[in-house]
Amino acid sequence: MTDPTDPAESRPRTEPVAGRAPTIYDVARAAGVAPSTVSRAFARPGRINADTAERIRRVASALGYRANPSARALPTGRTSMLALVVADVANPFYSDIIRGVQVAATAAGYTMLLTDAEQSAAGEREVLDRAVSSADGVVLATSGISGAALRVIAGQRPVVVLNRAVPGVPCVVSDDPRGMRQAVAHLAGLGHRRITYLAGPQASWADGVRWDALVEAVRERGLDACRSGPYPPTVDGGAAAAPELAGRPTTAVIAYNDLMAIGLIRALAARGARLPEEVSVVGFDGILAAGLVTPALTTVAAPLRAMGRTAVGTLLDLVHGAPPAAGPPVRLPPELVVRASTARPGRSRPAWATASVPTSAGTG
Amino acid sequence: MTDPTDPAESRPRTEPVAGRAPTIYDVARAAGVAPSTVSRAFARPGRINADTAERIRRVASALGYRANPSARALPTGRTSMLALVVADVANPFYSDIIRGVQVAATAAGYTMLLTDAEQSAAGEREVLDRAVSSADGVVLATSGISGAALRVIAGQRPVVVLNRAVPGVPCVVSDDPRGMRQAVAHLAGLGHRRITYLAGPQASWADGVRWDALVEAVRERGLDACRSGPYPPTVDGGAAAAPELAGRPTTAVIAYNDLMAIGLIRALAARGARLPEEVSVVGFDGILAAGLVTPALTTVAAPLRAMGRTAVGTLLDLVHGAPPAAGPPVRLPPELVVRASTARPGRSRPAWATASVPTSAGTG
DNA sequence: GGTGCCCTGGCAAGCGGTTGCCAGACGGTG
DNA sequence: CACCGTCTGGCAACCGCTTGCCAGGGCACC
Repeated sequence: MTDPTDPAESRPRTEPVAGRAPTIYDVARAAGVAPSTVSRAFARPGRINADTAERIRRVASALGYRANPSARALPTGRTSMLALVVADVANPFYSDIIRGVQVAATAAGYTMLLTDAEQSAAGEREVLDRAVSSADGVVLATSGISGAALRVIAGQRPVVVLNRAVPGVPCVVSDDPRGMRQAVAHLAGLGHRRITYLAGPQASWADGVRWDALVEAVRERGLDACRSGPYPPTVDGGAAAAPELAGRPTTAVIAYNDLMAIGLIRALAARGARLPEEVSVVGFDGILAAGLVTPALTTVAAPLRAMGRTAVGTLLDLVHGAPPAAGPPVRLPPELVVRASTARPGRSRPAWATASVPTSAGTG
Repeated sequence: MTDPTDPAESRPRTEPVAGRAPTIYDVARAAGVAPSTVSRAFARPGRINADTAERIRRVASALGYRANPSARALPTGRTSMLALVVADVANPFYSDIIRGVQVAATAAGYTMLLTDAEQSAAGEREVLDRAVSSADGVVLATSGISGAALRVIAGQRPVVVLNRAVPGVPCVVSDDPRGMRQAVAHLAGLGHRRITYLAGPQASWADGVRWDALVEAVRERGLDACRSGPYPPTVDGGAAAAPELAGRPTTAVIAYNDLMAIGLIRALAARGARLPEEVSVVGFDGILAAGLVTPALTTVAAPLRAMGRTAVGTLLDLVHGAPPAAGPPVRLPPELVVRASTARPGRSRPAWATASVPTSAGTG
């Protein structure tokens, strides 16, 4: 095939694998010990004489031996795999969570299994089950999953829920009330008196938390809050809110998430609004794109990687037999990232609010 | 705990699991058949009498039986898992690839294992090995992986390489030359005569392909091409190119990827350039953020999901014993998405090119 | 010198499925 | 009625690794 003298092609294995992958039996035979000794040489460091272990290890690597994960999982019941279930793999919100989970899992010697929960309505249950049943534990980062499905999963494996508080299940969430207070403080400091919340899906746990937190934060400072929506938690959803917002006496909008905030910004700009002079917009989550749009979005950045990391840590404690510890959710502090989408409010009723777009009388 | 009369809480299982998860032995006993019959009832549809199979299935579901994946994998050697190895999970470029692979894998009854290849320089080999050895096949979507590592992996599992052409290994790539021709045609149509390529990492296979394709496409039309870089394939990398580009007589830039294009756009705008009147910018890849920046980025969108899907299809053929078919890579057509970042070139030397920024005489 | 403990390594019984082979039942043929 | 093929279901031998238990050797201590 290739030039046999090519140094890059020289076999790294002294003993070419004959047929199938070598097993502990092959190693045992080659090293002149029993298979159980080989097994222990890898699994129980101190259990075997150091010299013997070293010899075995050498022989094993010469043979190119790799433990068969399935065979190891069978007697022990541990697969060294963690399942991460997200609502939508392609949603940028999950990118950093995936990253955090991945890094933490790897560091702990686990492999990550990734599953989309809502991609296929039909086989979802089935898919989930398969992923879950081959993992030692599950990190659930999906708002849409039903309580029933969650209970089923929690019944078979250690589970940590990310980004939602579920009673009786360990949870890791961003401290949204805190983030909201920061956002409101920021807007108040700029001089805004009335803040509109651009609501996401009502089914979302975080949506309720954020709205409540806004109401509370606004009350503390004697400001006003009002709510618009719900809209889909997407760019288009945010854009769809522009006409309705135009009819409202508000100078500042806090959106359910960055995607909506971005959609809103773009739609307002398209209507001729000057941003951020006429409207300040704040997002939630801190996705990559938030820093790239114009004006760059001020956002309450959730500590996504830390959340992933923490979730894995908690999960591994559970896997290793820690008590379920059904306390309150672990709250990680978000960080308000101030960018260009927020500024002092303009004096007068902005032009865009009454622009030529034929807006129907605001619904909702 | 909860109200026992709550219908949602009624036990779905007639036989509560006693201790551990039920096995085929439990099902066999309950159904009055042999374990092998239970196994066949699930694995060999026609092999068992239809009535018997139905009864077994009923009993199994009543018991809440789920096959143990490890136990199944041990004798068959098939884990029903596919590994996807990417360079950086959080890079938006991979989002849609992950999505495509995930969907295709799920549809085929496989579970997806996700691994970051370059996150940890140290244990990388180890991590990779573990992921790979518990999957039936591997989709490699990482430009940085060494040829040696690739060969090692290819030696143990069916492998499909995504987004790079490697001789002797089945590959799925975007048809960059075609995309480049479209981009050049678009720019030429707008009246641009000289196109600058903003180069990404030299180690990247795609970078070479894109540059060569640009040279070729430009030659066909009698235009000029020049090259700037290399720069890191990131937003900052693209931004870093702005000063150098300012010194060049070019009205159009095609960047190695969208992130760089976005960085460039932002940096140029920050220097006071009016876009797209003064410079047209085209990206590659078609990531989400490309459509969100201002001006929205014209880009050669790779068919990322289709690539993921195709890679999985090819891989599964291999897994199911198809011949390696070491032909040329499968090329999937990208699509030029025309947005606002490209326009007719301005008449005169743009102001920003000689702006107040103290540019050193262009290097490279 | 005897006793008991520790260290080391081997034996063998699983873990939960899969599957080749066999045997009994049954029905159709000659 | 004997014979044979097909259909069903059971038996048992794996797949590769883990681990409880045991045994022999070496050593220390009494």
